[in-house]
Amino acid sequence: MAKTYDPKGIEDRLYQKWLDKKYFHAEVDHSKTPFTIVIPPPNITGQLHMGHALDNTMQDILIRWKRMQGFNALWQPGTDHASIATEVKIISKLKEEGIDKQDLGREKFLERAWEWRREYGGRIISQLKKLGSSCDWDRERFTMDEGCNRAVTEVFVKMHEKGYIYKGTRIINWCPVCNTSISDAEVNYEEQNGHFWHIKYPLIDETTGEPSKTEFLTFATTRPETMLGDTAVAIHPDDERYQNLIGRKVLLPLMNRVIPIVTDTYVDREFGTGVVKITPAHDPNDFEVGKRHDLPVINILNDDATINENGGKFNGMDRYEARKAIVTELDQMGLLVKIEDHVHNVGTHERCGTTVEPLVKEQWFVKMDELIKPAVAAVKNGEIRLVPERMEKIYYNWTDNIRDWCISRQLWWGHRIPAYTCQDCGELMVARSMPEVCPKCGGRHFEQDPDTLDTWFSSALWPFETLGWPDQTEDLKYFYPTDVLVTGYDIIFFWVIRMIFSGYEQMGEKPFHTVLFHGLIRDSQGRKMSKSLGNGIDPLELIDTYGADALRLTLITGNAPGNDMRFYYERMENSRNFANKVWNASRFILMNMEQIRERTGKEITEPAPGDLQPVDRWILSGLNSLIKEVTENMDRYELGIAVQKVYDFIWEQLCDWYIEMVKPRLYSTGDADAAGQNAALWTLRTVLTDALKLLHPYMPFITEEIFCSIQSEEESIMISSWPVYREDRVFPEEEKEISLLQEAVRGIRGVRTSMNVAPSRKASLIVVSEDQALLDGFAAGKDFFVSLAGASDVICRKDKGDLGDDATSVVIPGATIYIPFEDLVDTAAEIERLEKEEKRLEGELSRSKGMLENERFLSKAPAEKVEQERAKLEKYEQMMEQVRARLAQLKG
RNA sequence: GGAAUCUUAGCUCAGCUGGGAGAGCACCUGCCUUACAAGCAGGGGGUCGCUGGUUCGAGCCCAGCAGGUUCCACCA
Repeated sequence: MAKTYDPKGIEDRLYQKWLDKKYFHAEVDHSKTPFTIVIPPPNITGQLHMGHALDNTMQDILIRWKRMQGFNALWQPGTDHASIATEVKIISKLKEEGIDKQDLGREKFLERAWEWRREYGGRIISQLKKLGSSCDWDRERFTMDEGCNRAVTEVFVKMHEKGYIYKGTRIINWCPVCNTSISDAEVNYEEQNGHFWHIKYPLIDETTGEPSKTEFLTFATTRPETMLGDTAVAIHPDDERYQNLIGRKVLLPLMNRVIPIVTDTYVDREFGTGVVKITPAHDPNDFEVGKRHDLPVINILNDDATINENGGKFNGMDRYEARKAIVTELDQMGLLVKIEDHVHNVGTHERCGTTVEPLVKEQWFVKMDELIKPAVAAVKNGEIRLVPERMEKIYYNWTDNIRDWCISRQLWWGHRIPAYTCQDCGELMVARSMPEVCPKCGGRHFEQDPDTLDTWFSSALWPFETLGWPDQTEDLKYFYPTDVLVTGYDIIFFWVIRMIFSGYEQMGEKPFHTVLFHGLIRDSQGRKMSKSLGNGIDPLELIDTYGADALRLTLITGNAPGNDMRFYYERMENSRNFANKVWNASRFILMNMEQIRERTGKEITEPAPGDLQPVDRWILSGLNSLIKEVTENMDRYELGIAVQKVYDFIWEQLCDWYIEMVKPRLYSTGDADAAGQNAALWTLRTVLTDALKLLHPYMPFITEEIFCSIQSEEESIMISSWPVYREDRVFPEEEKEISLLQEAVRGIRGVRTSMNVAPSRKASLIVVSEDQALLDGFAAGKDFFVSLAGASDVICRKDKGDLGDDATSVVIPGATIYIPFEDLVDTAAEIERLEKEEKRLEGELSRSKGMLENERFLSKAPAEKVEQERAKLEKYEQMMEQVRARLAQLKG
């Protein structure tokens, strides 16, 4: 075994072994309980980033853990066609070749897209494998494979039949660069510095019908170009300032259109001048006002956000050019009152950052009000649990304000909408396939709707479409509903909610019982990792340098569910160091097993209970508690806490204490020690094996590698069983005894350091106590003091005898340990040190006494706590007595 | 405008149902002790943002305040 752990080579070899052995594969098995996770399907355009690494590490931890617990664990993998993301990439690739999307045509474009998918779609999958993900790759799916296509069509048709899907002309968000409508969830609001243009429209003189030269109505706008589409001006019905204007009209300058003044309570009297221009075609609120007042809707924009023929002479201008030109003209006409600086939120497309334009178009929508009800109820009644709980607020915030979901996209890469128009009579039909005959006119020519569906429409079906739906497969019956969904809180609206209502609507049942959220990985300065900042860290590079196990450990430790975390290379180093620590502890055990085997010619066997020494029982007891705690933490999805406990146990209890304490036993060569050595090695192997099992979900590779060397008869840690808590491994006496020895060792080491005793200088220890059992324990633990505390000898006795000023001393509960350092002892320093200890104990005593003398504490605190406190008090009193006795001796 | 969340050691963060403040890194001292210098031993360092309240007892619960982050809505 190498002195330093090197993950290179090992990881790929073991992953291949797992694949070969089909450990990741799950089949329906009614003798076992299923545990299922569906992967959030990564985009085929994607490269593994830190978010994926975290997300998939968490899923792998849960899956490996449940698999070890005996569940039939299925981690269902797959990828997402990522409609718009992929289309954008392909367009830009075509551009490099000098090809325009429209010129290429739909069919050829789709060929290119599938080509892209073949070429790059598998990339992220191979990257997930590098991470150690134990997905059932035999079941890999794609949101645009045959089955998913059928599922999408089926859902569309069924929901259309039920009236949940409808086609309507409504105001939607339009991205002029991607040339498609987008849903509300795809719009990000960015604060931008803009202007507030105060403009006035002339009132129409009631008598002459001509625009007044003296009466104007002033308002402010942030988007002056939209005035081209104004069809009214609105005031609040109760606004006293404008009562005289009710029923009058104004002239829309530049367009020379006479438009009415309407009254609507939507207008905020306090804001601006209390007057709002109404552009129903380009503002969601105005659209509503327009509907209430039956105003015309004038669309002034082309799809590329240039002004269209409804914009008069501004026809053809870009929206921002037009804005400039319009302001200039208004100014020349004397209608521009003033320009103010104004900070406002501008809607941008989350994919490309372009400012979106709200505009009126005919699109397909999903009616949400009914569908959302079971999804809300499920979280309310606990059928679906969100971890951490606070995510529920974010969830309800969305569900309470739900709006219909615009699902049609003017894109080519995606599921084409199964709607067909009869070319003869214009009848629109939604069907599972292209109709043969028009039921209305008998026509035989149809055209399919050119639009595709929002990419999230298919992802919403992911938990059941991947298991075979719409067919009632055995897989579906057995594995659905799935168990836990692991994802980032940033896609609650896009994905989580939509899967939940889709599950209830299509399956009549929840898609999963728990959603485990994680946060974002940020850079060391707390910024989001992004391409534009160039601060992204490539997980593959980290795997290459530090190993997948180290990356996984780093991502999980010290992180609570749903919290963002910062990434530091130092933490990677620490994780790698831990891997190395585990490696070396194992190396130690293996080497010693080998040596003993060579010397005795015997294998390690389970020792008779009497052969186990106190320290063996101590570590077994510690391991036992660890098993219990770690399992409980994992049951609560506290993965960071769980792995931290394993880490501490291995490093501190196992390595720093147990291995060190057991060395003298292993190194002694007398024949009489054989049973003890067997006990030590058996204990080491048992403890290490179980600790490795607890660690395996977090660090699968190194644990497998060591497990197979240490448990040569077993095939893989992956399919070994998760350790369980055992009543017969609880040893409170030994825990107490060993912790007292540890306290003594720590005390002696501390004294030696403060006195600058060279490590090479050994000294005998005289342990003085009236407690015979304690003395026996120390006598038995003599070797520990020899190897751990620089002792040359340990003398245990009840009487202090003539130990004088030429010794230093350490006080532990129940005993005083004298160390004769003759020449080194500085009585004054010794007194000072003891007085410090006295002071510390005084503090403890007063705190403890204060509590125990408080009658309300005694009557109200749980009996257990009172008892604990009494024990502490007793201990401190005992120590105080010893310290004072020693002080008196030194001073007197 | 509404909401969530955070404020704990120099830095980054844990701290589970309230019961003697923790980790990693950094820093100081001493050690190549035959598993590991990616290590071992010892050490310094915190009024747990501020102010009140509840409680026998508050880092933890409640209220208010200050500062940071995020989400949602959006006022034209």
